[in-house]
Amino acid sequence: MDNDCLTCPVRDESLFGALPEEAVRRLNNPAENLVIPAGEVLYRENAEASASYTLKDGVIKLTRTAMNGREQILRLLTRGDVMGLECMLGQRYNHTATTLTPVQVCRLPLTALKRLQTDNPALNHALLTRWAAALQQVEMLAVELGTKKASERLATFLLFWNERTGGHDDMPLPLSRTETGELLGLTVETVSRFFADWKRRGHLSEKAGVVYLHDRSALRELSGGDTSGLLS
Amino acid sequence: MDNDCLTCPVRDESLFGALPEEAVRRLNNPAENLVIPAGEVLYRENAEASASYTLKDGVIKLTRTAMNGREQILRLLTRGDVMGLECMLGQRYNHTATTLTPVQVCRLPLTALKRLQTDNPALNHALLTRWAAALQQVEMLAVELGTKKASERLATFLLFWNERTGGHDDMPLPLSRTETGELLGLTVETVSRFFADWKRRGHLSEKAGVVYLHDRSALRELSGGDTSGLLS
DNA sequence: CGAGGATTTGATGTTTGTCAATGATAGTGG
DNA sequence: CCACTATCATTGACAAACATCAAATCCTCG
Repeated sequence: MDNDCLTCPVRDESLFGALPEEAVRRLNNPAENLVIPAGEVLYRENAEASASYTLKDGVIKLTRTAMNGREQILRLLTRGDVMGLECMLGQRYNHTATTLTPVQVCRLPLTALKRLQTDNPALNHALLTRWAAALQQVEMLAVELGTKKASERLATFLLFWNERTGGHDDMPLPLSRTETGELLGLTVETVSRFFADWKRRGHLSEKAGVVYLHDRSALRELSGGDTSGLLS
Repeated sequence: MDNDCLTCPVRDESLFGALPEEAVRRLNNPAENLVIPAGEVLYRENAEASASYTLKDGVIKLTRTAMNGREQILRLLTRGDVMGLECMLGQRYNHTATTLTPVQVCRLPLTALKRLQTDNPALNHALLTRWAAALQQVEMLAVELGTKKASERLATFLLFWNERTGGHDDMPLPLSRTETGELLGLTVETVSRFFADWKRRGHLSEKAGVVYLHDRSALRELSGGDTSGLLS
């Protein structure tokens, strides 16, 4: 298994991007490379947190289960994202991490992470940045959930995900209708109805898990008027 | 103005709680003590972030405005909480901070904070902890917003706020109906209706901004189950 | 090809938002 | 101290949005 941190394709985007080459060399490749099929649980909410993970390829959802049994997707992770950092605080995992596609991840044990941190204070800033980014994302989700209606949330999400995946007209959407609902606080049926409606209107089409955006401006309208670029 | 960090009543709960006395002494009291009436804006979303603040007394709301103009309260801060830490990352303020009661806050300029951080690596862990706690809180909010209905959210919030303010039968609730709605993703009317209903049923009563919980178990039922872990 | 799961669609009910009016409360100035 | 005013809270009638329940259809994969 190739787990050479120096040649890692996501090194720049990863936590180690902040470290000098020499420091990375001294890591002695503590990370373990994992390849995992879609639909697997990487770790589970409330389980003992003994490692963090860096996503090298694929998509992962972080979810939490409410007391009424309903699930909420809190974040979607893509290449370069880090998860499970809460292990550093001696916490249990705060979410369940589930693969939505086949995935390649690096498992970095807590012990290695701690050693790295003490040896290399520069890492602290990178960690803060990660935490801040996660907070930022969840805050955006909360604003969506608290202030917008179904169609606006869905349209916003499609545009968001489109940007996130490179901004091409066609984008892979590895979420089922149910999961999209679990992210946006909606039922399967509601999600399905808007998809169907927008397909009929020609705003988008879909084939084998790939969504084609034909009319971004229509979606931008539906998303609740982010006219910022045009007006101000 | 008394701004002696050593004798600060919230020192243990503050960022400096982690620092040894000697280090606090060397701080040379860089913080500025402020007393502010209710309804004032401490800092505004997107403004240049030049300082963080520690709340010594009172209640503050952190809000963000959606593109459609609606406001979302993202966090409620009480004694010991820190806000504006995003200044450390060179970001603009991520929220608008508004006082809900008269408050006492300590303003810690970014320059002092940075110096403190380099001089005292122990602070880094405290910072991470703060960020993690904020993330935890917003995630709980997102789960509430995404998975529960109006009455459940409101009941959960009342129990949460009760614990947060000491768990006594009577608690000050410095939020208007509108603001409660802005926190829970509801309209004024919906909030008001449930309050009225629960008063009629004898679950609670209210007088001059103080809520008396008469039947916690009824609220716990209404909240849709568990309330543990709401405090972080 | 067939089975099982996911998606779509329709019919219906509940929840919540919207609009409008009224009642309560607190601060202000005479 | 008392009206006066502005703001907040309550209530009702109604409409819109969304959930729920129940089929039917589509897809995927063995």
